[in-house]
Amino acid sequence: MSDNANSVNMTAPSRGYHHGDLRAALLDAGLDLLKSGSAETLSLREVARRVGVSPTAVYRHFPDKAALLKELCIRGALELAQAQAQAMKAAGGGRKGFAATGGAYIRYAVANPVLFRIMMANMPPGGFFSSDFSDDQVGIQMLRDNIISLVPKEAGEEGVLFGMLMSWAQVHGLSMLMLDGQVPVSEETIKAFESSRLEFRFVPDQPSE
Amino acid sequence: MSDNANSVNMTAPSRGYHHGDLRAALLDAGLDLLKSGSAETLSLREVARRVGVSPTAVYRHFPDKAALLKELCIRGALELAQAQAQAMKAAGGGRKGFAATGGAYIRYAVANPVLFRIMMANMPPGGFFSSDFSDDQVGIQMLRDNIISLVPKEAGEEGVLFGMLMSWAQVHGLSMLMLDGQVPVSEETIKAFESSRLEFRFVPDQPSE
DNA sequence: CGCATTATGTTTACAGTGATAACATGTCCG
DNA sequence: CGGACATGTTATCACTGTAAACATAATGCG
Repeated sequence: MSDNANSVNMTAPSRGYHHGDLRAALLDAGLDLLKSGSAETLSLREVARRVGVSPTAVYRHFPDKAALLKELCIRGALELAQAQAQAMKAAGGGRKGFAATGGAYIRYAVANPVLFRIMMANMPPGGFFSSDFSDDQVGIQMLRDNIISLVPKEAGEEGVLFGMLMSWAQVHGLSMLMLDGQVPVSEETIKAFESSRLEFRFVPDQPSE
Repeated sequence: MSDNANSVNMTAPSRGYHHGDLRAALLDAGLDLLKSGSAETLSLREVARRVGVSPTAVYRHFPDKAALLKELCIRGALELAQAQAQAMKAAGGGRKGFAATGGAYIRYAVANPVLFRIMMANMPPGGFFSSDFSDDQVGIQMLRDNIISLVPKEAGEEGVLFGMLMSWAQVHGLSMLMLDGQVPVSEETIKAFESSRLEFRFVPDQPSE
């Protein structure tokens, strides 16, 4: 593009042809678009446009759209984990802290609907458990620690895993139902959730009632 | 889906135009495609191709793609409700029956991944609660009845609603996590869920621990 | 320093999509 | 019978992801 009227270069050393750090810029723009939530589907071309580069420039840095998306997922997951960690700290840890991480999860989801949905749908298999971003205190580890401290000791490792699964499913389900418009998004509901305690226990096979 | 395949409406209007009853055929093809799960995104053109009509013929029966999707959602929701009702009956009602409806929900989701995801994402606002398909015993009503019988009487209407929400969120979250590959799809896990009982209760605002 | 190699960005092109408009045809009803 | 209307088709457009060929900047080696 020779017409440089609308140079969107944010980085100072944006000498014409070579954009300082296109890869990072693309990721930023992508995340930004997903957060704006405007377009249900972010397109490579839109991202490129945003950065001020030709549509196919993206392919010098990402093999395809899925690859870009995958990285954005990880970014989102990190952000989410941060929000949870912060909520935990703000609530002073303990059981209340744990509930707060759940609330943070839901709030993050409804605050970033497009991102969150794409995030979950494009997370690499086993994503949250993967080591891609386990460098820091990340949601899953936090969840694990919390569950361990909440589940009766005799439940064993299996019980811990089941507890993690159920807790996660709980907040995730609530988040998705809100995102999908099946349940009204209401801070009140989130608060109610936070101050509710759920317990689950195996019940031996027995006649109902 | 059987009501229109072989037994043509005895009512006159199904006189052969060009395709007999394109609208129904399109819906069938659409549902079929979503169930095959092959293509992540079913396209109007593909549906049309499947039925053997020109791409734009669809627009004589649906204003746009979203409209087609919406109807497919409702079909899926009905199917899901049927599966749940059947599971309930098979389990002999009661608490076990209720758990079975949860299992049926999850199993339907993992058995129809594409359909289920699109179903939830495109369900009209408040979809499951809408009267669009409340003609029969549908999931939500069943859920409500079950919750009412399981929640302590003093919880009141609000407690019932909250219970419904939490139960739904639980199975929905588990389903989505499996669909998204965050949790391995395993019949064992589903069974474990079915034989677990979850309880939730409000805890008054109190110092943690 | 000069030049070849490589990294990066551009242009061009293609197949596929949802959608609109103009057209063609079949069906029905007065 | 003949027009009115419902249904299906043929262009056509704007948009998408992606590949191939090309152009330019940065880099390294003689």
